[in-house]
Amino acid sequence: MRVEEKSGTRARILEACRILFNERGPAEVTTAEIALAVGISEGNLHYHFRRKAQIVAALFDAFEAAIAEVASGSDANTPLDHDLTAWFNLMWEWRFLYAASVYRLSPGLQPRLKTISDENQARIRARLESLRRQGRLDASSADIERLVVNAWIVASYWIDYLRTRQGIAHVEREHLRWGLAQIRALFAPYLVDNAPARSFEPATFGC
Amino acid sequence: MRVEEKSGTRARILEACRILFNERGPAEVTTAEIALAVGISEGNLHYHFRRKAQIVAALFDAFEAAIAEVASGSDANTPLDHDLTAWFNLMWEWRFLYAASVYRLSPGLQPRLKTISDENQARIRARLESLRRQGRLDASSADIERLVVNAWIVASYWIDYLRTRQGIAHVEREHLRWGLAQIRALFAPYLVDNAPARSFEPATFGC
DNA sequence: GTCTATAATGAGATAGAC
DNA sequence: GTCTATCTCATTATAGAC
Repeated sequence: MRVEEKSGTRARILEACRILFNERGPAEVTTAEIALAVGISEGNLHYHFRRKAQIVAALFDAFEAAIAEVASGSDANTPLDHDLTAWFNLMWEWRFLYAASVYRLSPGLQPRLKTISDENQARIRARLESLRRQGRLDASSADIERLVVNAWIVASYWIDYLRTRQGIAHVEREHLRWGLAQIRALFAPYLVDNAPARSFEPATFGC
Repeated sequence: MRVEEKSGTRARILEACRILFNERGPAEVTTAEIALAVGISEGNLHYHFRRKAQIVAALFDAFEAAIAEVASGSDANTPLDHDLTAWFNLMWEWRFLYAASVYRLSPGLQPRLKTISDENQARIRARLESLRRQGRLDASSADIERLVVNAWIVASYWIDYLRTRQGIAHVEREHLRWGLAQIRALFAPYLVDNAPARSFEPATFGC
């Protein structure tokens, strides 16, 4: 196992970018700013990543890996809310990847985002169909289809909504609670459980 | 009544920009491109609008005026679906104003967008509360609150969703039908009516 | 691997002639 | 009002020394 980089500069660049991009989006962050944040020169930055789009691509790789990990940690027995919380925490860390502007900068990533979206929607759909068969969800397949898509839309865009429509300049981690509540509200009317609070209870935000 | 401009160039610029911006967003459209589309020189474009942000601001004025017009054409007796359709048609014509990037270019417009959002959400909320009092809607005030926000989010972002998550490169006017159906699905479970199709029926998309 | 210095882009903005 | 030509500026990209 060879040590390929002594300094770990590459990793530091990526982590700095993840944070900066989450704050303002890749298009709004200049390479000069990135270099400054990492504490290296622009020339050195260019040595590690020839183009800004390459940084975004590398971050997207990490995003996909993180998704695979969360997905592997959940099955049909995992409580719905535990799942939801895990996904929301993940999304939070990579929220910059949910903005359309990213995919104008790096069009090649768009099919991969679509794949992620397709696979996870399928996962949720299967989960809901299963609940339906258990009699815990009162919804037709058509209802479920619309529901999954609406949940996906709200989950993808609630941060932008808070920023532009509620005037919250800096959406913070605490707002996750708000976002989760919006998602829960989508499912609530279909839940048969007379104790819906049961399936959707104590959300803890780790890390 | 003085004739202030013979040629109507200003109006042509605005209309060309509305269309171009709807396709790709103001940040992606260069001034050179605008001038070309209108069939004038960049210098002349600059004579009419010194900065691109001024074009966006002028378009926002027109947007506000259009909203006021639609709002004035609806009251508590207007069928819900007629209202929804009118709003969707309006949104479609000004859809570029629903992207966050616009408000990075022209931050001054953001409070005005918030006002629009606040006022119209209040309108919808009042409408739903009224339905509830009539016994036609089975939802608590808290439900209504969540519902209105979710509807607003879906209405604001469904186009971007279709583009980036469904891979539909060119979202067309026909997709309005799809968007409307998603919104209806949000309200459906709360409607008491045994004929919910009634309140939400024939949607015609006028030009 | 890292730096300094410089080139190459591309966009918006502007001056001045017609 | 409209054009052509030019300027400024921010940003990305690159070369070459250490």
